[in-house]
Amino acid sequence: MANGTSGSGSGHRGRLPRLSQEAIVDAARTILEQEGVGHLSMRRLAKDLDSTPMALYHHVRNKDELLLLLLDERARKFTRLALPDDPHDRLLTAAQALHDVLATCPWIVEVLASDDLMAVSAMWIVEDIVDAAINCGMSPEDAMYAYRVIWYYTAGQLLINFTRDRRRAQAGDATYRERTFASLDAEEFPRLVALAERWPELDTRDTHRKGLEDIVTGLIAGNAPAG
Amino acid sequence: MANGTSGSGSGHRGRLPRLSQEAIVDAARTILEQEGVGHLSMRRLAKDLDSTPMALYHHVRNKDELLLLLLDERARKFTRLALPDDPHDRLLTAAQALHDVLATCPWIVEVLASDDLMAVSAMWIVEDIVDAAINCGMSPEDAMYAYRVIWYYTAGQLLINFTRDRRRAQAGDATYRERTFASLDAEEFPRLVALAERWPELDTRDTHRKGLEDIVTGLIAGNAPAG
DNA sequence: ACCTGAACACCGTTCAAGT
DNA sequence: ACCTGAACACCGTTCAAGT
Repeated sequence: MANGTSGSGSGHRGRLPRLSQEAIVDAARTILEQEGVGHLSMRRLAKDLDSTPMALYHHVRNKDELLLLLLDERARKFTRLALPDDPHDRLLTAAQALHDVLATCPWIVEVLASDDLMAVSAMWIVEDIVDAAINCGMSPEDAMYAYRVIWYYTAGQLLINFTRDRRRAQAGDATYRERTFASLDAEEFPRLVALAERWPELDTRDTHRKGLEDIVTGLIAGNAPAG
Repeated sequence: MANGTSGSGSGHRGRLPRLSQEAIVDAARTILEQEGVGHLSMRRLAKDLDSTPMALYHHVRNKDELLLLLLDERARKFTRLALPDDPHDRLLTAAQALHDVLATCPWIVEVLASDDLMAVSAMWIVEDIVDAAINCGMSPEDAMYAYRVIWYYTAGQLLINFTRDRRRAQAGDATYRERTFASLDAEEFPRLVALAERWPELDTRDTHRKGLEDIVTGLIAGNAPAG
């Protein structure tokens, strides 16, 4: 009764809301999955929803908030796993989860670039990593620092590999990297020229875990007193 | 005489070239240094040069090539340093050089995202890192992998810190990270809540070298047989 | 409250001309 | 060869109205 309806019986003053935050996020996810982040724009989204660009701004603050909502939705789908007891393995497994959640969304690069932490629903990953680091014998400050090292490595790996994939998908010609390698002088760059053919075949996604393993080993060696 | 001048004595057929690749790169660098990469556009560049957007395309292939030219110019200014003899220190110093060259240009983020290697004039950095890793006892393949781990860490650190700085410069209000931290539940996230105040004061730029040290230690432990 | 149309202030790039 | 003007196909966001 406090909400003063106007006698029409519909229960609200204005017109029936056609749009909702949920509908906008759904439409955005569809574009992301089918066409990539390059095709996601407020105007395109409005078109898909048979609406106007401005109508969207009644439901999301701006485009950044929309991307954050999408990341949040994704992170909510990952359930928090039980971590192993061994300190080293525990930190490694927690760090791997960070990568695994983000690796499912190539559009993450744009969000990575927009803030240095994650959506609220992914915060358990950060908590797990910091906790696992403390469990290794690190001080809280060193654990925070260990998280940052892991985060930078993961963000860099995602940035570079997703961007490469995107480039490859749209440009058929040789990448700049390939052109660069072809022009190298064997006298000046003996190591790189010797590795030139093998360079591309090393798939970085397979080696991500090995990198994490070595980083975790180094972090524990450098920051946890005993073992 | 082969160049068939047309009697006017000026030595070329068309009008005097007003623009040059060098002049374009110079103007771009000025915008980059004084206003940031967000203000660099082909149209803005044309305006600064009292020209038209299209005139630029006679001197650079596109905007990506322009950014690459800028990175190349920057890398050329760094002279290749003598590296220490100790294998661990050698790899660390070579890896530090990668960071130091890139850290001088905040606009690098856009270039990072556009390819997974560097401008030709920065290739000595990659050569040095791979060579230092082999010098630690790694196989060429493992050295290539070690370079990648170092590169991902460095790229991620630059991406996240430069982006944060940019955000802070333009938006006076609390960042998303600060808002996220403020909303955390102490029961669910004990580690993060305990670290909440100390989180921002840890300057990541100071800790980059320590991170490299630990990563190098881990890489050597995991990939070089003896010591 | 929710939505629209028009506008502001931009982008990178291409095409067809001009000298 | 070098440059221009106009156009194509877009952006995110704001303002002032409409129902």
